Parts: sequence; C-alpha cells; structure tokens
Amino acid sequence: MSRRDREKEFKKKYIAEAAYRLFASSSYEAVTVEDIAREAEFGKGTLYQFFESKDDLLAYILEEGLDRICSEIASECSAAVDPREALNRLITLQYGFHKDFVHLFLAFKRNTDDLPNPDIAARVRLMLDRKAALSEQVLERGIRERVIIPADVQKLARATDCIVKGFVISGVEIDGAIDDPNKDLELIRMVLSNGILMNTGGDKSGGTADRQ
Amino acid sequence: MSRRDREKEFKKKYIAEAAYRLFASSSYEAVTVEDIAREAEFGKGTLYQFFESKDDLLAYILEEGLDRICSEIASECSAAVDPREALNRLITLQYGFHKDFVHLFLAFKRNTDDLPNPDIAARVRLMLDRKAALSEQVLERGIRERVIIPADVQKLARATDCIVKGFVISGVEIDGAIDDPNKDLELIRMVLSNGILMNTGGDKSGGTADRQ
Amino acid sequence: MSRRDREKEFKKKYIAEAAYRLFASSSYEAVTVEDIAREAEFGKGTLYQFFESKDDLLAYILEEGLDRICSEIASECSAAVDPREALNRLITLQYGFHKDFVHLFLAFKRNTDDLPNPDIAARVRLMLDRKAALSEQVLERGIRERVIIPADVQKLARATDCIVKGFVISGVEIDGAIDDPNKDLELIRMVLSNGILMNTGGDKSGGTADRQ
Amino acid sequence: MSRRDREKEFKKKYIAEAAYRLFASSSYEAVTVEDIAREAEFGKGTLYQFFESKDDLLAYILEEGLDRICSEIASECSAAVDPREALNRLITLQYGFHKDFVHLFLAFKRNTDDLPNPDIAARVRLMLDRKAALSEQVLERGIRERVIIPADVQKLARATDCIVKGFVISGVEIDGAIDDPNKDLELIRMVLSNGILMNTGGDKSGGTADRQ
DNA sequence: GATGAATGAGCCTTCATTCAT
DNA sequence: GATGAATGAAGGCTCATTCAT
Repeated sequence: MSRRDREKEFKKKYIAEAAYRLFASSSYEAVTVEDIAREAEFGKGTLYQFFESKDDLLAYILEEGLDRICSEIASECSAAVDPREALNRLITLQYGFHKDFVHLFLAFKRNTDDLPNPDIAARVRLMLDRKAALSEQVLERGIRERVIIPADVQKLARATDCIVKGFVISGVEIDGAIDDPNKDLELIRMVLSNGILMNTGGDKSGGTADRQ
Repeated sequence: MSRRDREKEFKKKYIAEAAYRLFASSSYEAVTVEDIAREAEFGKGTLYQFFESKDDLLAYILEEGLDRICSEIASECSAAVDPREALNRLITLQYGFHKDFVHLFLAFKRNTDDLPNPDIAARVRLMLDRKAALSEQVLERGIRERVIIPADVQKLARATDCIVKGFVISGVEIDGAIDDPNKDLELIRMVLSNGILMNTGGDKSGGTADRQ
Repeated sequence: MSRRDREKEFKKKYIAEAAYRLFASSSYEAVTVEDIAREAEFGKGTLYQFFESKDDLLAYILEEGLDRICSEIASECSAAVDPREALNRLITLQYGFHKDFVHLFLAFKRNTDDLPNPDIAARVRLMLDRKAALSEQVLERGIRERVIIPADVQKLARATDCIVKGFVISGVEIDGAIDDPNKDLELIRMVLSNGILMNTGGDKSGGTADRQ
Repeated sequence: MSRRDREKEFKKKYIAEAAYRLFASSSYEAVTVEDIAREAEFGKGTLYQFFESKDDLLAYILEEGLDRICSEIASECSAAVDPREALNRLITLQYGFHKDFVHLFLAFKRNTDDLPNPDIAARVRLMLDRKAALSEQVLERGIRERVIIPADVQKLARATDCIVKGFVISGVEIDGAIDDPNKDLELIRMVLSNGILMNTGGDKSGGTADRQ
C-alpha cells in the first residue's frame, strides 16, 4: 500500500470518526454533511472524494464499528478462561456496541430500504454475519463445556443479541430515562443466567425450543 | 358527542390509519404529508384541520396504538386463568405492538428530541407509563401465584418489554430477514420461562438481581 | 329598501366593523378570513355572500371610512365660525382618519396594484376625490376670508393631506415610538400656521409656489 | 479583507440590488424568493448563503439604503455654503430616499412586528437614529445661522422628515397618480420656507411650539 | 487533491375561496 | 341563508451533491 493510499485511508477514517462523534449526539438526518465536514476540518466537497454519498459514509462507519467489535469479541472472549466469563464479556461488548450503533443501523435501514445502491448494504450485511458467527463461537464453547443449554447456537446467538439490543433501544426510545448501563447489564445477566445457562439441579427442559 | 364531532373523529382516525399504513412500509421521513393525503383520499390542506403538524399526526397514531394495546393487555391478560398464560399473552401482545410501532416511536424521538412542542410528547409518555403499569400488574399476579420469581416488578416489566422489543428491532434492522413471529415468540418464551418463571426444583437464586 | 336588504346591509356593516377591529391591531395580511368570520360571529363562507373577496371587504371598509370622514368634514368644518378653526378641525379629522386607515390603504394598493378587479379600486378612488373636494372647500373658504395664502387650492389641499399623513405614517413606521397625537397635531399646526396661513405683517411671498 | 470576502460582499450587494429592483415594482410579499433568485441570476438556495431569510435580506437592503442616504446627507448638506441650500438638499435627498424605501420599511414593520429575530430590527433602528442625528445637524446649523426658527431641533427634524414622507406616501397610495417629484419638492419647500425658515420681517411667533 | 459556492428538488405549512349540505 | 369541510396553489427554506477553480 503506497503512502498515498495510506494517507487516504487515514483521512477516510478521520472523517468517519468525526461523523460518528456527531451522530452520537444527534440523529443521522439531523447531522448535515456540512456539519461533518466542519468537524473533520475538511471542505464539504472533499468528503465526496472519500465517500460516494452520505449513506456510503454511514455504511463505512458501520463496517468499521462491526470490524472493531468483531476483533474485540474474538480477542476478549477467547481470552476468558471461564465460558461464563466469555459470555459475560460478549454481552458487555455487545451492549456497548449496540448503544453506539443502533441508531445508525436503523438510519441505514431507513435510507437503504427502498432506495438505490445495490451493494453498499451487502457489505454491511456481510460483517453482521461475521459478528454473528463470532457470537456463536462463544456460545458453542459454553455448550461444549456444559455451561449453556444445548440448544441451537444460532438461536441462542440471536436471542442474546436481541435481548441486549432491546435494552439498549429501550434506554433510548422516548426519554432514555437515564438508564444505567450497569443495571441493564446486571438485569440482562440475570435473565440470561437463568435462561440459557445450564441449571445444575433443576428442570431446564421447560422450553419448547429445539435443543440439539 | 355531536354527529359533527363523531364524523370528525372518524375522519381523524381514517387519516391516521392511512398514514399508519404508509409508515408501515416506509420510514416516517420518507412518507410525505402529500402521500398521506393521497392515501387518505383527502386534499393536503385538509389534514391540517385534524392535525396541527406531521408530528402531531405521529403522536396521535402513537397514542391510539398505545390505547389499543393497553385495552388488550387489560382484557386478554386478566382473562387468562393461568398466570403463565397471562404472561404469554402479554408477550404476544407486546410483540405485535412493538412490531407495528417501534419505527414510529423512534421517529417520534428523533423529531421531538431537541425541538418544539412541549406537551405533545408528554401525552405519549403518559400512555407509555400506563402500559408499563399494566404489564407490571400481570407480572405481579405471576409473583403472587408463585409462578414468577419474586423480583422487583418494575425491573421484570422492563426486562420483558426490552427483550420483546429487541427481537422486534432485530427482525427489522437490516434486512428484515425472514423473522418468523412465531419462532421469535417461542424463543422469547424459552428465555423467559427459564429466566423469570419460578423454577420448581432447581436453583433459581443465581442472579444478583435484588429480589424482594 | 326591503327588510331583507336592510338586514343584509346591517350584517355587511357588522362584518366590516369586525374586520376593521382586527386590522387595527394586525396587518391586513396577518388577519385571515377565518379570523374575521370568528370576530363577526359568522361562518367563513357567509362572508362571501356579502363580499366577493377579502379585497372587496377591504374596499368596503375603506369606502365606509371615507364616507364617514367626508360627513364629518362636511359637518364639523362648516360649523366652525372661524376659518382657522375650520382648518384646525380638518386637520384633526384627517389625522384620526389616516391613523386608522393608512395601513389599509396601503394594503389595498398592494393587492390591487398588479392584480385583477377593474372597478373595485375605482369606487375607492371616487370617494378619495370626494374627500379631496371637501378639503378644498375648507381651504377655499380660508382663502376667501384672507386667512390662508391665495395659492392653488388643490395644491394646498394636497399639502395639508400629505403633511398629516406623513406624521401618521411616521408614528407607525418602525416602532411607533409612542407618538402622542396631540404633540403631532400641535407640530402640524405650527408648520401650517406659518406655512399656509396668511402672515399678517411679514413677507409671505418667499415661496415659489404658483399663487393665483 | 480577503478576495473571498470581497467577492462575497459583492454578490451580496448584487442580490440585494436585484431584490430592490423587484421590490420597486411590486410589494414585498408579492416578490418571491425565487423571483429574486432569478433576477439575481442565482439559484434559490444560493441566496440563503448570503441571507438568513427573506426578512434578513430586507433588513440588509434597508441598512444599505440608510447608509447611503446618511453619507449623502453628510457630504452634500455640509458642502452647501448657504444653510437654506443645505436644507434644500436635505429635503431632496430625503424625498428620494423615502420614495425608494417607504414600502420596504412598512413591509419590514409588518414582518418584524410581532415576530421573531430580536436584533435584525435593532440594527435598522440604529441606522434610523443616525439619519435623524444628521438631519438635526443640518437644522441646527440653520438655527445657528438665523435662517431657521429657533425651535427644538428634534421636533423640526421630525417635522421635516414626516412632511417629506407624507408627500411620498401620498404619491404612492392608491394610484401613484402623476406625482411629479419636482412639483412635490416645490410644494414642500413652499410649506417649509414659510414654516420653519426665519421670516425676516413678519410675525413668526404664531405657533405654540416650544421654541428655545 | 481540496474547496465551498451553487444548485434545485422537495419538504411542510398556510389560507383565500368554493360548494355540498 | 348559513356553514365549515375541503382544497391546492404557492411560499419560504434545507441540504445532499456537483463542479469550476
């Protein structure tokens, strides 16, 4: 990769970060391209040399975020000695991730839905699959080590993801009601621990979910 | 209520339904007031005799939806003989509700956030509180009848709500995928049944959540 | 005139008065037809049975105002024993009149200028001529009785009118600056007394105006 | 001032002039932003890079006009050897100014009256005060040199201003008639010459105005 | 490569006027 | 005669995107 390309990549990331910062406190539509340019200390037109469109920039941010969270899951979860701890970390990571990105994913959906670009969305979807695969690995290990109920991993992964996302969305929906991440995480853990973690003594076969 | 008022109310609902139909397939911002007018077979200006603004229309739709779901929860859940069944119905109702309205709630948030009208939002929030209270009743009954773990009802209610919402959001987020409501509900039930339902034999005291 | 016609005329005036009241505190364009209807305690559509258009209503108000001021000039000024007093009264009447109507005249101009109706304006113009004629009579008497300089009455009338109007407009222009009508009138009188009133002793032939 | 700023300033003025041209033949409200853009040979959106709103553009035009007339009064009136001539020039200048701007001032009032922007109006008012101060200087000189009656300058200034404005407004009110500026000016001069100019021989103390 | 001036489609909203009841 | 629901043209303004410099 030439110096040129490197520089370009660097700037691209720089702009994406600036945009991300802005999106954190306002909605996607409330942030104008000009705002982003200003925050990134670039001219408005310059942005279009790095991104085809505002939506493309959004997709890039999403990809970057997904890439980062994937790395984190890969490293932090596999580093845990206890599969329970691995799950714990997975949840914490996901919570943070969704907190930062749900808005943007929804905005992305909003704009990609009916409209143009055939493949921008595909790239994002690909990364999402990767993240799902990683989550499944964590769960699989839990199952192998008899800590998690032996149900369909994909379902378990989906469930975990959805639950976390649900708490995040809720803390955002109408007034946010100063939701405390730690309390949320504790609640999630409680639900999950008695929900998908193997219950040493008791009857855990209540669910109708297709266990393997 | 005079015939006039009745008619007015009827039309108001009619317009709201037309708008709702449109919002179901596109995002709030993608649907123009003109689209709504056309769908409702009214002139654009006519809408403004029923709603102060596009946002007001949105608030109305939200209120109506909340009102309906509250009634449904009240009637269907209390009609259940088994508290487990009551919870089941609660979840099913909430799932349907969130499926229909998350988008709109988020759009509402987006538009009300920093901006104007002081009290339109208040009305919606009030209804949300009512819904929460009703959910808590269902859970309280479950606790009384020793079917649900004796934890803080508010937390349990929040958890249930969040989980359901999470599944809904997820089925919507990027590609809507093939989310089958029934599979989702089953999964939710599984998670919850082993999560907040009292576990007859086994150790259910694993969670750190403050039980009463 | 039948009872019907009488009633119609009465209502017409009633509406016009309501409108006038509203125009007094807001600009012509800021007052909607609906506002007027409400103030007049009639339905919006009803107004259109009395007036062809909002502009027509305006014209009517103007005519009525002109009619009243003409009567007043005719009665009050001719009743004055002293021609100086007659002029005084003329000025006072005009001041009040312009205060009440300049806005409306200007609004009328704005709307009639480039636009339609061929004859609505004509009616108003006619009344304006009548008022001018009456003013000229007052001045003519002054000239005859050697109290006013023997200049062209039309010019004198125009001058008087303009001067009064100027003070009124000024008191309205940007902030009105709580202009006191009495102070204005005194100032006007001062200007006029030394300007168009015969100056008993001194040299009054300074002006280049074509005296008769 | 950089070239950029200069160009920007130039274009701003260019647009303002285009708008002014349009306002001269139609009312403020009859001219749309799009009309102005077309006249200025710019896109509609471009205007908003120079002016916050249509009202802001109006304020700018007013300020520019006031600035110009202030300069002209300052230079032309003080250049006159004779105080009578100075007054003459003042009147002529004011006449032209009001002819060009009364409409706009009134439109400005209409729009600023009850509504928003706290300080746009303030700027205009400031300039108006400056113009008033300059007029007073001219009159003061006349008083010092015993050519103008020794009355309160502020009143005299107001009177002069009002009178001129009255003639202008009148020539505009309903049909614009055939108002010949020269005839108007001559009439104004006649009125004033015998009104506020010192009358060498005769009795000039008729007025009740508070002379100093 | 970087810029920001220029663009114009498109949005929400207002309001004089019409017309079926 | 009286009404007010319905209308839709028109207005001001925003903002993603382009392009000449």
